[in-house]
Amino acid sequence: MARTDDRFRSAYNTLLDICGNMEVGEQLPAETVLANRMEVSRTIVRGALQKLDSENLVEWEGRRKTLIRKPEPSHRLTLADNPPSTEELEQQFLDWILRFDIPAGTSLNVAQLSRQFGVPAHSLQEFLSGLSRFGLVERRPKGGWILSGFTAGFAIELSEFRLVLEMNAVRHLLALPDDHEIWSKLRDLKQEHEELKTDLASRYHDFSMLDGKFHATVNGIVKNRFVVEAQKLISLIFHYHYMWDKRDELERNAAAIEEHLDWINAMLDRDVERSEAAALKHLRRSKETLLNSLKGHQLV
Amino acid sequence: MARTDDRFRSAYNTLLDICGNMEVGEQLPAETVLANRMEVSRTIVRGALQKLDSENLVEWEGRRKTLIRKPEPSHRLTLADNPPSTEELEQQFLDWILRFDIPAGTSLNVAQLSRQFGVPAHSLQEFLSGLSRFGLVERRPKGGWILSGFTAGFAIELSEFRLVLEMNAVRHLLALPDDHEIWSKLRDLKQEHEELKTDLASRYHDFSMLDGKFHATVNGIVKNRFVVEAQKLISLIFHYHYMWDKRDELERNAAAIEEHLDWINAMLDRDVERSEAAALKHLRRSKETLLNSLKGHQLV
DNA sequence: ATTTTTGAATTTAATTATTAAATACAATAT
DNA sequence: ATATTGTATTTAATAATTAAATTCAAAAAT
Repeated sequence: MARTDDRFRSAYNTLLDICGNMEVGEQLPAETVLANRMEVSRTIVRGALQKLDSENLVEWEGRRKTLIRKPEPSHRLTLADNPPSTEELEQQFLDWILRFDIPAGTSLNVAQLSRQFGVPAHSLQEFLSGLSRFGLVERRPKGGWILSGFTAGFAIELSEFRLVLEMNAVRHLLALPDDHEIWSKLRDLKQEHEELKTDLASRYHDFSMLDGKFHATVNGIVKNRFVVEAQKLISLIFHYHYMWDKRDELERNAAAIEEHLDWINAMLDRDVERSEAAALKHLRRSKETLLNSLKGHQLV
Repeated sequence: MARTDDRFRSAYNTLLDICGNMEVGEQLPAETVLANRMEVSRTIVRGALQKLDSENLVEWEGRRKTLIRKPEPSHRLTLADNPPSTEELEQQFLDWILRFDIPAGTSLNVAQLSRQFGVPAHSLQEFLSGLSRFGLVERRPKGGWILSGFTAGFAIELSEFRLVLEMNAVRHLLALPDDHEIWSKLRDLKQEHEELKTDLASRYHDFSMLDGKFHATVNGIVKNRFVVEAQKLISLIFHYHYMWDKRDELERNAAAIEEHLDWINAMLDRDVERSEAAALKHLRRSKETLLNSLKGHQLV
């Protein structure tokens, strides 16, 4: 089979449901009506009707589609569970790179990875092609792909890019009016940081999540598809890095919480200079942490 | 044929060249040596040797590969001209969108476009997948692609992203030491702008090129793969826009030259505040121009 | 007569199958 | 002992195939 008939199978099942809600002897609506309701092409509707006819559930002739008997559970077709989405693939891929310390320069085997991740090879192909825009992977002249990213250079440039975008977000944020929802959000975040700080010893693992939430809130101010897209990659990599680098986690997180609090307080005070300085300090240290982690993992 | 044998054909031709530089009766080097020299696998080398043998140019038996006679031009294999690169595809695609005023929401036909652009369908697929990262195209749930970009929203967000990146470049530029090559480059650019200004009436078409050069010079200061990648898209779109929007071209370019000159002079004076103001002014007007052009083309 | 619906054909796109090319490994010659 | 070749296996690019969408004309219903 060249292409899966998942679409047909799920449409057939919904059609069974529609029949289930009708009385025997009733007429099914027109093909176009069914197609619209099921969000599927008429080709599929006709295919499903044909099957209903041959299963003696419906008598189909021209525009007469009479329900002969009610469908039973046994009539349903089984569906193959759909392959993971691009986001899931992205996560799996980064997870794999970090979990096994895949070094830069490793050549990627599309066939093997597609088996490993449970996706069709061409999906992975497209995914890699997308990543190549960010320089994380590269196409080799002879064909195939190599993992070129996750070097120190990559981390430095990613961090600097992050710095540019986030400083811009800070400037935008401080220009917002007093009645904007951001201020209450920031106050909530301040509270959460302080709570985590008091029992950090037992809950220090929770910082990764809070860190993500804080940066997302600040960056969320900038409504720009390019910025949003870039931040997706940035947060993905920084988040995964947090997940995998367990050295000095308590100390690192304690320091980061202080930096966040300084930054939040400065913003709540509407102090531009102090906010920028605090942001700069945190982002620069964050970069150093990422770099050190890469060194520790021999990914340099 | 599943896969083209372009690689084999070009390798065979290079092998003919190698034979041409040898004397009749001489021995060809080992397969591995040839493979390395031709940057190709041994499989191809062996295939080519087999063909040379069956053409009675070389007598091949085991590790004896004796040149029997010199190859002639007629022995060469014809090469299919290789498909356009990703960059060329990118240009063609944008060209097509702007030339025919393709409106946002148009569904893109991969099969037809791949014929039109002379690339394999899966190359185009990958290309679109890459563009989808920038939100210029989107994948439809039913399959296929739609052109979602080139709306006013896209132009606004692209311009604002450009502003963030370019202002950052300006700040970096002004921090460079006096002996950096950027200063002489800027002086050259100033000269070029002034020359173009004096006979603008006859040469105003040349501004598009100079504009590209100027922005590339400023942005070139930031050595960051993410910034570089983003700027590729930005300059592509702004450049194409210049090419296609011919309304008030002379006036627009005259104004832009003045803005550039103010900006260049401020930078040459190492005046941070004046440089940022000049940059901001130019970039904001540039955004308005792009927006107006889109309105004129009914792409909103 | 006009609109709606269907039948059939065409076009498009997702996936498999096939082939070219690369790689790995054992066998042989130097 | 080393270099080179012969053969088998693996991988990736492309063609072929099939599911599904779309189009258009004919038929039925209003």
